Parts: sequence; C-alpha cells; structure tokens
Amino acid sequence: MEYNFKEIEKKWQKRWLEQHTFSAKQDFTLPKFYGLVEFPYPSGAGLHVGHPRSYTAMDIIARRRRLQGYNVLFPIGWDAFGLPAENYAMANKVHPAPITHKNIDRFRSQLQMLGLSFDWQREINTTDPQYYRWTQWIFIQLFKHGLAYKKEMAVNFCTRCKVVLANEEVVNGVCERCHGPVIRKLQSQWMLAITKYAQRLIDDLDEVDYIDRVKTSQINWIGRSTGAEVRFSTTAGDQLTVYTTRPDTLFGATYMVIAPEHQLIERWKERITNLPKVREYQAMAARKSDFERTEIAKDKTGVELEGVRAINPVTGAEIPIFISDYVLASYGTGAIMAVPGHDTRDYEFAKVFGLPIVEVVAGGDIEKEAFTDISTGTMVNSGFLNGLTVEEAKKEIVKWLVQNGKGEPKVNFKLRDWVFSRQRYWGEPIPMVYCEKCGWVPLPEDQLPLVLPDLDQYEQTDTGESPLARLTDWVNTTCPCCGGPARRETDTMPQWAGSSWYYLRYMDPHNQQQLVSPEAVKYWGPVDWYNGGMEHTTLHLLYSRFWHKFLYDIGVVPTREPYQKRTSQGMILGEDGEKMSKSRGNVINPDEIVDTYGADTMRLYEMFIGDFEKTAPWSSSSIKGCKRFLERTFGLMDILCDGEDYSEDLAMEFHRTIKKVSEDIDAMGFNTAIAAMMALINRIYQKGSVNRAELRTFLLLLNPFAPHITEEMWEICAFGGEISGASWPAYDEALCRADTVEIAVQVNGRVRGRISVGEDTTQQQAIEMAMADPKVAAEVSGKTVVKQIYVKGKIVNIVVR
RNA sequence: GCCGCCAUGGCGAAACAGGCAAACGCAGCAGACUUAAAAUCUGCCUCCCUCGGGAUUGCCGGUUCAAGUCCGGCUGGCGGCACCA
Repeated sequence: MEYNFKEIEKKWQKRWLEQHTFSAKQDFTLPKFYGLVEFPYPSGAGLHVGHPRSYTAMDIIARRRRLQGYNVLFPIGWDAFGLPAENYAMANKVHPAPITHKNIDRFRSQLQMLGLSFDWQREINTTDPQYYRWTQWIFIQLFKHGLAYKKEMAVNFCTRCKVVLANEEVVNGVCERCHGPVIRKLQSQWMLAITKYAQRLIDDLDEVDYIDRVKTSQINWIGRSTGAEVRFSTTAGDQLTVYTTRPDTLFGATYMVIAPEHQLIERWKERITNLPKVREYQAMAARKSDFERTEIAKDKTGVELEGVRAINPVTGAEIPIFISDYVLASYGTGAIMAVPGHDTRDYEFAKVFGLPIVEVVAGGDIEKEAFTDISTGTMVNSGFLNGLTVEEAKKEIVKWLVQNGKGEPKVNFKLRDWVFSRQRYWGEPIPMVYCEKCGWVPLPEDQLPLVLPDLDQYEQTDTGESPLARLTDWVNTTCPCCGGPARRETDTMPQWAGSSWYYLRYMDPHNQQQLVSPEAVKYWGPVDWYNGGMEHTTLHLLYSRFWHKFLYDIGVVPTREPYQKRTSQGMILGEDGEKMSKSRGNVINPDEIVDTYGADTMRLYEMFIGDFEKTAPWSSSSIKGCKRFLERTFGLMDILCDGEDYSEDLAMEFHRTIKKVSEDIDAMGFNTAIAAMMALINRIYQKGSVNRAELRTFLLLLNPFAPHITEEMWEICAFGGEISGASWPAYDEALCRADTVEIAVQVNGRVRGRISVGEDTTQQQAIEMAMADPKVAAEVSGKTVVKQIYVKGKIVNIVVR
C-alpha cells in the first residue's frame, strides 16, 4: 500500500470539520485544559512558516491532553484591525473590510490544511462588532474607574504615517512600521493608566509559570527603581523637586538640570535674564526627533537659566540651573540634581560647561571619570555622612530629608501610561462623546457596539485628525447625559486593544449579554498554557495582564493573572541563516511544503528542526528525513502480525518510548520525542515485524505530531473508533529498566573496559568484575589503588598512583 | 554602556541531577537490488596515528576520582533595554 498523503490529509481534515471532532465540550465537570496560541494578524502575505511552529507545538500538547481525557479548549481567531489593511485601503480606495475577510479566508484554509485541531466553532474576529462591542465596554469601565483619561501631551508623531505612535512603537527613534522619522508633537490623547498597576505587574509574576527570559524582560521594561524625591529651594522663592536614586551624593550636587519642557521655566520667565537663548534651545529640542536626541548623546548640550539659582539643602550653596535634553520630561519629576563626581552623564555635562566636580564617595579617581560603584566607596566631603558606606548614607540622608521636610523616599517606574488613541480609521471607535457642559461622557452601554461607519477616504485630515472626523453627521450627536449638542470622539483604539482580552472571549464566544459568563470563565480560566513569540513579551503580554487585573478588580474575572504558563518558540530562519524576508528572497511558503511533502511531514519537520525555544534555519533536505520516517511508519502495516501484548524483545523499548514521548511533550522537547520514535521504528524494522499492540501504541504516540497518517492507519487496522477518541498509552516505570546494564570501567578517568551489572550489584562485586578485565588489571598492576568508585548503573572508576 | 541567553562533527542537533561526548536526522562514501538511474535496504561516517593508542564540546585557568555540564577570567554571536537620574 502506498502512502498517499494528499488523499489521506484531505479526507481527515474534511471529517474533523464536519464532525467538530475537536470542539470543546460544554461539560464543566470534566478536568479542563486551555491551550492558547497568539491569534494571527491576517496579512496579505498569507501564513508564514513561523506560525505553524507555535501552532503545531500547542496542537501536539492539546491533542495529547485530549487523549489523556481532558476537556480541551484550543481556539483560534483573527487580530484583524491594523495598519496594513488600512494602508492597502488608502492606496486602492477600497474599504479595508473586504480585503481583511479575503485574507482571513486564506489564513483559515491554510491553518485547516495543516490539520491543527482548533475549535472552529469558537472562531473570533476583533473587527466583528459583536466582538469589539466588548472591547468598547472594557474601555468604558476603564474610564469609569479613572483609568482612561484624556491628556494634552507630547506624543511621538510619525511624519510619514502621519500617526501618533505609542512609545513602544518607536524603535531606535524611528517608526516601527515605516522607519520614518518620529518627532514630538503636542496632541490630546486618550491614555490608559497602566502605571497604576506597575507594582502588581511585577509582584504577580511570582504566581505564574513564565520562562525566565519573559519574566526578566517584563521586569526590565517596567523598570522599577528606588530612590528619593528631594526639594531644592530656589532664589525665585519656590521649590524645584528632583528624583534621584543616589540621595547619598546630595553633598556633591553642584548644579541642577531640568528638561526643556519643564513647567517651571514658564513660571520663571520674568526672572530669566537670557530668555531668548532659553527659548531657542527649547525650540531646537522640540524639533529634534527622538532619534536625533539619542544619536548625539555623547555631546551634551544645554543652556543655563540665568537669574534663578537653586540652594543645595545640605550645603546651603547656591548652584546654577540648566536646561538640557539629556533630562527627560517624562521620567521622575523632569528634573535632576547633578552630581558630576558620581554620575557619568553629569560628569560629561560638567566637563563641557566647566562646572565644579566634587568627590563625595572616595574609592575612584574623579580626575579621570565619574565614580559610580556603590558597593565599595566611603562617604567623604559630606558632613554628617562622612565615613559611611553608600548604603548606610542612603538611609541616613533619607531620614534627614524627611525630618527636615526636604524630601521623602520614592519609587519610580520606566513604564509610561499607555497612549491609547490612534488617528486612524481601521480600529475600534472609542465610545466617548464630548459635551461642552458635561465634558467627556461614555456612550450608554446599551448603545454598544458603536459601529465603525463606512468611509470612502481613509487619509487623516490635514490637521492630523482621524479620517472619521470628516463624517460630520456621525460626529455631531447629542450628549447622553444632558441631551445637548455634543461631538463624538473620532480617534480609534490601537491594535493592542482587541488582543488584550481575546482569550476571555474564546471561553464564551457567542454570549450576547456578557463579555464572558462567570461560569465559563470560572471553569476555563486562567489559560493553562500560552505559547507565543518573544516579540510580544513587553507589549501584548503586559497590556493583557493589565486589562485582566483591571477586570479582576471589577469582578469580571476570578483570577489575578490571565495566563498560568507562558512559553516562547524560536524563529525559523531562511536556508541562508538569515531572517526570512521578501527582499532577501529566502521565504519558504508553507503551501508549497504541504503540497510537496504533506501536512504531517511539515508538522513533524518543524518540530524536529531543533530546540523549540531556539532559532533554527530551514533546510529543504532535512525535511526529507521526516517524510521517510512517515513512509516507514505507513510501511509498518506490511509487517504487521497478530499479538495483543508487546513482544518480549520490544516491551522495554515501548515502555521507555512512551515515557520519553510523554515527558518530552510536556517539556516541549519535541525534537527528542520524535528522535525516540525514530529509534523505536528502527528497532522494529531490525526485528522485522510489529504486532497489533505495538502498532497501536506507536500510532498513539505519533498521533499528536502526525494526526492524519495515524488516523488513517488506525482506521485501516480497525483498532476501533477514531484515534482521536482513544486514550494515551500508559507505561510501567519498572519495565523501562533493563535487568542488567553495561557500564564503563575507568582507570584514572580513562575507559579501559566494560562490565555488565544488575540492580543489586554491590560496589565490591563491580570492582571484582572490573579487575577481571585483563586491560584493567594491566593498568592497575604495580600501582597503588588510591580510591575505588562505583556509581550504581553508571560507572566504575579506579584511581591508582 | 547595562541586563539576559548562547557557543558540541561537513550540517540541524542529543547528552536525565557532574558519570562511556556526538542519540536522532541531513549530507557524503561503500555495497545490495536494477540493463541503468531514482527509490529502497545494509554498512561506514569528529580528528590524528607508528594500529597499542592519543586528542577533542569557542579560548585560558580552577574545583572534582570524574567537567559539554559547576566556579573565575576572556573571545565571538543573538536578544532586550538604552541619557530612566
């Protein structure tokens, strides 16, 4: 019989779809498993070979869990709002919806062609009004709880896309998508107060099982630092507050720097004697893109605010105040005390402007560079702090600041509030109305969804407003609060909105009354295992944890965390070892692979390619090995014989392989699980026959990896029902071990012979057997035995001198 | 610059918790089958060698009876953050 993968795969894919074989059961008394993969953005390019790496891995886990008797939820959907469809719409003067639907249809058929056991009855789409109705609902709850607010602020503006970007979308100072220059522009934006959750987003990582690099990245991104706020009096009669992590160096603060945007400048403008120069510097800083601002980081620039000086609270000295763009308005208080002796940036600035550098921590050489080591220094030139270590000095100075009303301890985070507005069409409309009398008013919840109206022009307006602003009939409305005239918000939500809660909707996707029913979320939540790309660690993963925590606070979900476990797959590179890209011409098309080798081979190969967490280059020849393995698997039916129990000479191999494959799937060691099955089939062919019990087990082990061929063989062999309804095979730990095992005998760490030992061989017996070996005896003779080591079942080592 | 990860045959990679380095696969070589090729099957496949052995997991050192694995120092690569006070 020939292995006709095309027919076999078509047949089973059709049957699975028709019979809803993999739909989650509504029985909430069964043990559950919720496996999740990141839903794709349905791009015009179609599926990438990277998608199946993540999807097949979770499919294998989901299929095994079903065989283990779990009620499995393994859903898929479409993160379908986003810029590419909108850009396409703009260029071709068509609505983004039809193109999006076309792309979704293509993606769906591509995923089905891979035999992924998704629950297609729970498919969701973020652009469906029945879905984004709840995205809007969550926004309104955030607003009602003071976590969504409008703020006039300097935002990142991409001059090419003409769109405001979140900090996270600016990469190396340029637009993440188009790489265009990004400048700072003042605009009124909806903001989400994620910073209020910063500490919890760090703390609760303790209760989830995320791979370490994900945890570390999140913690670094949130960027917690501890220090103090210190208030400096000024000669203008007011106060200048700074944030510092080194309050211990206060005696060494010889000048101050405030951000060019700092508000005190406006208050001091009458006193500043060189205001034109200050204005010029402010204008220059505003014009600069973030990229330029960081590019010239080495050359410190700035202007002294002449006419106002600050007073160092401990030394009483009057010190100058500068503005410089090396101080960021958005972090801390937007102002610093500069301690050039012990901060590299302050040191550079002081050198440029000829400012005094005072050593307050001894241990370095401040003639050469700033001394920033906090673990070895001793305080000097610091009055009551002299002689203390840095750590002691920090405690003492904070105590002093509090006692004298000059400051207090303070924790800061790098994490910023989330800029949530986009001046774009293809996103969820923000369900808010502005009334002169009542201010910002949310749409009543019974009026949701606020459906995205149709448009025929998708460019932003000349003033940079959302294209929706053109629809005056839609914009002009009545205030839900007072009934007076009001205007709708025309900005839409960012792409991250729909993906921040989609895992909840899968639990109850057709609920018309609620985002998710309490019963469904109690049963299915939290997601047991979420696999996805490292690139989503700091944005998507953090955003959705934030929304989940908020939903927890308002009683919608019963758990503090959305995802119990998070893992991440490595990237698949092109055959040349470079990242796949159209321009490099090294893109592998999954359709072609499936056409040539079949879905089972493709799945198997992507799992066999290497360590799941590491990047790996594609290899057109290696995939053939996986195809051969499946052909040999199909060929097992030619050497099939009767027998309802493992044959004696293969029993141990079977028990061992079941154990190995079971454990490896749970540890995502897919490559070694496949290797174990390959080794087993080699043994079977060596023996020359396989009995029914053996083939049955072999098919079950292989089923999660290669579902089509195993279903077909199961049916041909009439093992009963369908393999997807069978049970995962059990193994006996005792039968995994051989009665005797051959181990190496070393003399001084070098292998000189080998002996066969059993479970109860003693050290003395092992040494005796070892010494019986002529080579070992020869190495030992005439020398003094210093030590004899026998590690049970592992090794004998005789140390001689 | 800071933080994290990684380095093993010609290639992708294995190696449980410190115990025979290179499982499994690709490529290659030899043989069988074939008129021939493909496919398939069998065997070989880290390097050196005086055929007894010796060397070998990026480099240098350490701990240990024993190190790919643990510790210290370097080199190279990948990822993240990046004037965050």
